[in-house]
Amino acid sequence: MLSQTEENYLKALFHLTSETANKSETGTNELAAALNVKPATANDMLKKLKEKKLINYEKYGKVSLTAAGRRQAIEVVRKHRLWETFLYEKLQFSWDEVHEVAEQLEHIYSPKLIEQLEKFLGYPEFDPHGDVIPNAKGELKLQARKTLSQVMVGKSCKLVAVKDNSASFLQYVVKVGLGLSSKIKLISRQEFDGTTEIEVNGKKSMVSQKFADNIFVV
Amino acid sequence: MLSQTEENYLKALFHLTSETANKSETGTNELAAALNVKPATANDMLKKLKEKKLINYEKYGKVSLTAAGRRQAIEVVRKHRLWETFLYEKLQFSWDEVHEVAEQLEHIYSPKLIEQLEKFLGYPEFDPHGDVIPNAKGELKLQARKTLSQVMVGKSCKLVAVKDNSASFLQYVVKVGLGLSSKIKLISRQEFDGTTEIEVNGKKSMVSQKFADNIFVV
DNA sequence: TAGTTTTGTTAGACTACCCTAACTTTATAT
DNA sequence: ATATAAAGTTAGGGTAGTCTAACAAAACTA
Ligand SMILES: [Mn+2]
Ligand SMILES: [Mn+2]
Ligand SMILES: [Mn+2]
Ligand SMILES: [Mn+2]
Repeated sequence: MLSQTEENYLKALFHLTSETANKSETGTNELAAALNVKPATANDMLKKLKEKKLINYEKYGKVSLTAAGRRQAIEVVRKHRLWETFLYEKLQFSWDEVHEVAEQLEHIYSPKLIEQLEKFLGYPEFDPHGDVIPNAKGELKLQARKTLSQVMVGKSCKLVAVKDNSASFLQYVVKVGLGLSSKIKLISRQEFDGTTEIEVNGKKSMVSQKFADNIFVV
Repeated sequence: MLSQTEENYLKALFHLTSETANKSETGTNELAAALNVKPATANDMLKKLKEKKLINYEKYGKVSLTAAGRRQAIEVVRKHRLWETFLYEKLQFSWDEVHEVAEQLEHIYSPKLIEQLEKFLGYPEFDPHGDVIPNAKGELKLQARKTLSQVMVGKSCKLVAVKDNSASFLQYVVKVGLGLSSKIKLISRQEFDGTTEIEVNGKKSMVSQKFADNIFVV
């Protein structure tokens, strides 16, 4: 069985090399940054994960998950998202509170627990942030979606998910009047820095490029 | 914040020095045995816990929890029993399956989670094994109860809790036809080894002294 | 193409938790 | 009261995961 730490590294690799990130491999420094450790530390773990055949990696080369590594990573993501859904749906947590606790709960080992939890929640498809919950087989349908920053001025779209899961970002999203399924109209965008004016429920707001990069819409 | 390991040591100390155990202090070897580690390992931790003022301990002396240590231990017990109740009541776990998973869940840190979980469960008083769930203040009402081995021949009693929480014991209990609230009649007891004949729902069974020591009744 | 910057690796050290083997202290039993 | 047994401690060592500092390779840039 994998340690919590190993699971966290695999999950980080999954997020850094997924469709969402638009690339299929990453590097030591990026991985280290994602996990808030130093590159030397990440390097040690890369050797270990390679030894366990969970990643593809050669000294000074790029890093990617093997099929086995991806399978393990997806299991962690599945547990994370099911727990977030539980906290949100059953325990009245707000969507900016669920992530932190799910970071702990995702490491609980018990196949029966996850199976029963999923059943208890009614086999949910999405977590509170709009992300797809992988099924028990590790299958994960990818969503056709783009970021708010990719939407053209004048067009309208619907918020389907958020990229960043931090409480500070999510609270900001709420403050702007947004939530899952919000309808957003693009009023204007500055060429210079990508600052965008949007309209939500008749209310206009200015949001940064960075903000728009973290909002997924269809 | 305490590590999982420290929490496990405090919880073990709590169980070894509680009313149920009929003593208020314990020793290095007993503690080590309870945690499946060697005495040398337990000794290291005793020094550490003393340093943190969570236990009363002097070299070669007996060990007991300080008020602060007891408070922490009870919090772990509270979480353990609430999670067991959740698994049993909401996720269709059987009473012999809950303990193992609760051993992991009891270490999740989130005051809001426990508060909401308790509310979600309807502020339960007892866990699936009949043990009292401490309240949020760390208060824990002690139960007037004795073991089946203390009941006199000819008397009847009601099963209110089990001492051992292992799957093997609990499955055995079920096999004998027992569960929480079962009415038990004491038919006979051998002087020699304490083997006892009991009657449950008209069905007679022979149980060992050890078995009877692990059944709490009123 | 030759710096220079970025990225990645290695060596050595630290903490937490665990072990074995040897030792010391305390308790028990003649 | 002494010998033996039981309980407890210490010394030294291992692994996992982290760090800093020094170094090596690759990528970029002028
Ligand atoms: Mn999350
Ligand atoms: Mn999420
Ligand atoms: Mn239990
Ligand atoms: Mn219990």
